[in-house]
Amino acid sequence: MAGVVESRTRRVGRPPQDASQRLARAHHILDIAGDLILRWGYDKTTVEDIARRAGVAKGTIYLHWKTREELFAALLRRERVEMIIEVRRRIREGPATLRELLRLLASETLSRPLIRASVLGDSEVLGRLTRQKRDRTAGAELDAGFRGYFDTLLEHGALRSDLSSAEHVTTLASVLYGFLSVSPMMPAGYRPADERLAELIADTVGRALEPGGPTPAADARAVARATLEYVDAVVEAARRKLRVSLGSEESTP
Amino acid sequence: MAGVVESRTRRVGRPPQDASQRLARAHHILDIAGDLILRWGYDKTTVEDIARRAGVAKGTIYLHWKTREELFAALLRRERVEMIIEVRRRIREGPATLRELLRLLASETLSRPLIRASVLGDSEVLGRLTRQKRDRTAGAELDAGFRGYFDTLLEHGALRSDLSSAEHVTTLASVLYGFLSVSPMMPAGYRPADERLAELIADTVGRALEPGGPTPAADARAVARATLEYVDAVVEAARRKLRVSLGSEESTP
DNA sequence: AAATGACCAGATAAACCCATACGGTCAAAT
DNA sequence: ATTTGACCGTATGGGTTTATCTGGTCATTT
Repeated sequence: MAGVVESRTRRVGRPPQDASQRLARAHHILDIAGDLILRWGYDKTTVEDIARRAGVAKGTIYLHWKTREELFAALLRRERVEMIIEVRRRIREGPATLRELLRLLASETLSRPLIRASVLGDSEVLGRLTRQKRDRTAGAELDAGFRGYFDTLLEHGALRSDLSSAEHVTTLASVLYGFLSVSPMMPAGYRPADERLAELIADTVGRALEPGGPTPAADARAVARATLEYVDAVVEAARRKLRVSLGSEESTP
Repeated sequence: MAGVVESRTRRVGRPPQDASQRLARAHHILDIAGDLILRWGYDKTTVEDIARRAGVAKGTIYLHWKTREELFAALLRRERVEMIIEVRRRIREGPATLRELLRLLASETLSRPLIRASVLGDSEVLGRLTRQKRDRTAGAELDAGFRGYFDTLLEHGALRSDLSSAEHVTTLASVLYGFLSVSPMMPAGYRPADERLAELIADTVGRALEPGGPTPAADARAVARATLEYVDAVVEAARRKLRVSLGSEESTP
């Protein structure tokens, strides 16, 4: 019966209450949860499954998160942090433009099933989570500094001035969402590879939102700085949310 | 109980078997069906409801269509015909370009709830119809001449030659689908009006697919002619399908 | 010949029950 | 102090029965 425990936490009773051990265990649990949700979907993944496979008791999971939902929230947040950190890493390898930022965001989204499912509201994976929240998630999420970033782009001529701010946002969201949604529905022969798809997305948004003329070098530098700063801010915000999600007890009142 | 009959078909028994009367009745039934499906959705709209409101007996409906599903197919096809005819009418008022064709398609789609629901696979309206077909619908539908039309555009420099045909199609479909899907999810303040949305769609696709330079007048004329011909062909194809859907008995074997 | 509406069988929904599974708790173990 | 897993109440899904509905037919009416 009692399954073979994997690596850590073999001893029962009172192992170290070491903070870093604790964090490692949380991550281990999330690893397992991520595996299971991708294999079986949210609805069919039970807390006990996760506990058993992670080699901990069910109660232990509740030492980390108050509810099952919070566990999955933490999982998604961790995934988001990893993604945006990877975006930050890669954007330093090339020009820090809106186009490039979008290409990387698309590329990283495409390679992360959980993020993709979350963006698309894939009920196959997210089960009943689909019919909840979902409204502010995409909207309010990026608003931390997003507005300011776009304003900066506008000031430096990196965005068409004949479109309203709402139109910029609508276009960006629509193109991204559209490509992500449509490409899996295309007949196999018509479906571009993921990396190519990311290029198409970035190119389409770039052509739609950028003004025609050449960009003065000074503006280009300012845009690059703003882009890097914005990515940093997003990383930081995502990390803050994740940190709360990983420390069982809620923030100090 | 027995509702007041509306206009036609008051007498019972054996009214004229006039072909045009017959067609008018079919259209009247479809009018009613369209009303009901929009109000209650496909699942909850029954044949008897339609019959009662249309002022005919249920059996009469089966004199026109073999099954309930065929009735709704006819409804959608009629809607599609009306739409594309309206597009054809409007495109004669301005330049017959890909951009303009797209703007009109988007505009007419946005103003037709049934078409919109069909394109988006809205299960609120289409009910269990959503979980069927749906694959070839969008794809194979336009293929009558669509490939040829795009080839012509390419020949006359109206499409970027550095994108593959699959990429042209993917981009077009993604942008259209994306805007149609995303705009209803946007917070009210961010949602552009329908006409503006159609412009954004056309503009985004145009910028994504058209090459930069100016178009020689000869090419522009060729493109206009091809566009009008393509629209005519689509109208004709849609009409042919509708005609079959409206004449109760199936095509001669 | 054309239209009708009562009629039928099968689909669908409602009501119900039951066994199990599940999220979450907590006294006990260490 | 920390972890455990038996335990609890409820949610959930399966199974069954019953009742209603609904797509489709066809003998009858005009």
